[in-house]
Amino acid sequence: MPRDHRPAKSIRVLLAEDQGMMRGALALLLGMEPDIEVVAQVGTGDVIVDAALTHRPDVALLDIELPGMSGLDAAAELRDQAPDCRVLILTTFGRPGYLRRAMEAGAAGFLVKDGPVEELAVAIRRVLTGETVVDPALATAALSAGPSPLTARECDVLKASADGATVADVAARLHLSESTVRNYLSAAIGKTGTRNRMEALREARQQGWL
Amino acid sequence: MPRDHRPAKSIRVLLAEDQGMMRGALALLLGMEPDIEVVAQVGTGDVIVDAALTHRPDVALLDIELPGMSGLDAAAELRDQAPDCRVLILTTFGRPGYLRRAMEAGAAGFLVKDGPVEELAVAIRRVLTGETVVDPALATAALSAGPSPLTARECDVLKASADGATVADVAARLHLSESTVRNYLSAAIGKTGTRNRMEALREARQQGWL
DNA sequence: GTGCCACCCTGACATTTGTCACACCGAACT
DNA sequence: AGTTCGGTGTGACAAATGTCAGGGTGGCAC
Repeated sequence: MPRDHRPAKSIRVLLAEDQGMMRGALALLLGMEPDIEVVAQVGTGDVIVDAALTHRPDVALLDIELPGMSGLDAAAELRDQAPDCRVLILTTFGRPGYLRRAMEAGAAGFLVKDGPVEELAVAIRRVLTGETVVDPALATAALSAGPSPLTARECDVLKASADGATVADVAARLHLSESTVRNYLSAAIGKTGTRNRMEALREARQQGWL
Repeated sequence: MPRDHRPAKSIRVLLAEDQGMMRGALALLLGMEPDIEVVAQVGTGDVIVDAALTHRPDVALLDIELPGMSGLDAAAELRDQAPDCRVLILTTFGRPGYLRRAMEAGAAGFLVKDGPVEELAVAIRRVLTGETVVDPALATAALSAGPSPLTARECDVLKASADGATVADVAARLHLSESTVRNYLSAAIGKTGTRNRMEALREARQQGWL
């Protein structure tokens, strides 16, 4: 283990990302910054809080789509259990609903993976000063899009209908009548302005409403 | 532009990857290897061949899911137009059908993004010696799975049905009768052992048959 | 040639899906 | 109290989806 000299005050970072190569690459790059130290790497969402409690990072860099637990849910838990740890969300797509939910979960920043890598270290330093770092264009998009029009039940039914589950399957899993399931799907289709459950599902995902 | 001394014979690499942060991180890491030089970076599939012809890389590192043109199709074109350039496929999921099609397209290697980053430089050096680098477990899976049972037309209809396109839409786009479209979908459903178009789509994608 | 087989294409029918009108319940306001 | 309103749940009907039986064509073995 290389123990070369490092600055007295280095920023402790927790990295949560499921794709191994991405995780490794980011850890290496961040580790090269003189003032940043990656103290923990995890590949699933359900160990984020544990890792944060044991390694006490200053910043948690969280992907959203993770096995086990969503990065957004993990952010909300971190706010309660490790309030000193600032959360920086790093996600593949800048869905308006994702940004909205990230802010509601107490995130200090929101980055998309499309941007240049240099943004990353800059953003980490800025959230530590108390700044909130968000792409301005994305912020306005999230505001103008408004909150999700879908009710909780409609979300449940949509999520359960993913991957081709039939109405009977969904009804059984959620303990509802088939008519009810069809009705919720119809409502979701109407609210998304689409023509069938598949389009509704795509649109809801696109907006980050699930 | 830093022009520090570099070894006389450095490996010239073309990097095709749509996610900006991943692309930048990989380029930086590869650039640190003493014998590797990233001579071109692209974010869409349709410029891969052009970039290869102008920059003459020794190895092309291609993602599969790319806007514009699939990395697999680009690999096939590279075999014709730049036969000296060895192709190394780098993809998110190790779908058996992807591996099969990569080999049929003349790829020299197949890596999944889950693995450690260190694999990458090693793989690049190995494909240059003429070796074919593939994860053995994945190779046996691809062999045991057999080739795709779907006919060309069935693939077309499945792909056109993605994202909730209705039968009428597909029929119009492919200049077919609605009955025909339904029949192809039914065949695909039967061959995939699923119950509706959505499950068939998911399964076919999972296997890399599209 | 003849048969065989795979693929492409189509129409008629049963099943599933989407729409609509309506009943129930709790919260908020008058 | 009554009233309104949004979310929830349900059954009857129309429209889309999935299944089946079958016709047409071209390649290939015999």
